[in-house]
Amino acid sequence: MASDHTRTAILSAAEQLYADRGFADVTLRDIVAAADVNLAAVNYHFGSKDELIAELFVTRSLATNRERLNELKAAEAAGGGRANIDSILRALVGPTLRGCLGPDRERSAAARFMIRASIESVPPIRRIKNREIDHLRKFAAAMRRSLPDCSEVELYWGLHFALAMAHQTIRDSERLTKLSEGLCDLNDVQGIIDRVVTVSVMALTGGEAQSKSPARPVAPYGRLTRQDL
Amino acid sequence: MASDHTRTAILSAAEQLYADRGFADVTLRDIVAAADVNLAAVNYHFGSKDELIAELFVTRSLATNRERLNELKAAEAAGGGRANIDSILRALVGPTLRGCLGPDRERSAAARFMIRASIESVPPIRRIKNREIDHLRKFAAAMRRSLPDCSEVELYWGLHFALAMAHQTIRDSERLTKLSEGLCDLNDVQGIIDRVVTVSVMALTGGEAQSKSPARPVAPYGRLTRQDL
DNA sequence: CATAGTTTCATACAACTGTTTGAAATGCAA
DNA sequence: TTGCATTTCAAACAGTTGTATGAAACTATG
Repeated sequence: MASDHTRTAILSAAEQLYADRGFADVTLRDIVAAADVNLAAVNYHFGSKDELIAELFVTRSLATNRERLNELKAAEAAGGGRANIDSILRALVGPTLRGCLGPDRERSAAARFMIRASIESVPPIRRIKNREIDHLRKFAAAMRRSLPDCSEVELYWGLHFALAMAHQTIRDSERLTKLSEGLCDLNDVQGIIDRVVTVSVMALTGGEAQSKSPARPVAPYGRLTRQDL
Repeated sequence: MASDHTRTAILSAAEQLYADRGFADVTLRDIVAAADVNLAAVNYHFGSKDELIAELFVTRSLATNRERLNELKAAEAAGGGRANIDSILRALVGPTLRGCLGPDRERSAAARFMIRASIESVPPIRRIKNREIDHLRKFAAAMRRSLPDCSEVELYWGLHFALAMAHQTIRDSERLTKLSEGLCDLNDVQGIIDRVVTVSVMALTGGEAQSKSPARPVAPYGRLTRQDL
């Protein structure tokens, strides 16, 4: 095996290109040109283009999920087994947002690739993606423990909206910048995370609990959310 | 010109296919097969594949914007020139949500096509899409009139989050259904609109004003939103 | 009917796609 | 060094893509 220089060069070139231009208009020839390797190397090392994409996705997917779960566990440990809803949501959206936005965008290809993958539904990824449901279920369970009086339906909608705001902010950051003429600062990642989490918490608790700062947890339970809607 | 049966057959077949399968893996041959016309008809009637896509997008874009603006104007007229924030947001997200979700999903290809177009950034569409900014600015202006004490930044973030929740709900309705095991009812379009609007209003007003029903407007102004975040 | 203009059609084209091939180069153990 | 396995390479492959062509079919006007 020697050094898998070629392998890793292909992987990182592919990730970069897919992240920047999407799956549709990136060819194997683009990838090998960027990686400065021979065209046949892709099939030699990965078997096929689809397997290359799958490997890329699986690797990053596991890493993101691990990062999220680490934050979740840390939060639950700090809360004596029951994390507050604020920190749960922060663990959910933080890793991806930090990876994609902010001034240190150079190493963000990984996160941007994952966003692409979550949008453009290319066959090799579609087959793998069902596992994400199980991953999200862990967060749903943590949220349930954190907000025992919150109805199941509200819980899932809150989770859904949190991800929606986080992902769309990454995906369409350009539009928001243009629309607000630069007013909305997309380099302030922490501010964005705070914003997404705050709104999500309001969605979950019906606006009664407001978490203004990450340091100030909302009351972990007792918030009735049967707000009729 | 006779009857542009062929033209319209191509347009609607293309829209349907693009909406269902995305731009990446739909070929002209797929389209003409679905439309039951000759392959050369596309280039004869539209000039090129890109021009076909562009025409599709422009047509639908204008229609959606018109629908939104009609609702907005109706709301402003009803409010004596200043609509409440609730109905503004409803005009913004309602048309697309109603078009994409719900039980009458058969004629939803138009709206689903627009969602695709807003995600998969294919060249002919990218060139046109800048106009949408101007369209959204009208909603930003209406929101500003409705919430004069709301800071500009909060306003844009609120607008952004509203669109984020609406679009992601359409885009990833399948995941939400699976995750919630059917608990979240995606056929209840009105309920979804209420939900998105309510959360957006909370995001804009800091959770003080809660709009539970479309009939009950929130106070049009006087809500300070400098909530530090 | 005849004719001019429009529209359809089968077919071909050139460009590009992912993949394969077999030989050349390389690395490493004996 | 020799010998063997791994890795790289240029070239070619078969399939698909969007587009172009020129003849045929159609439509409507005179």
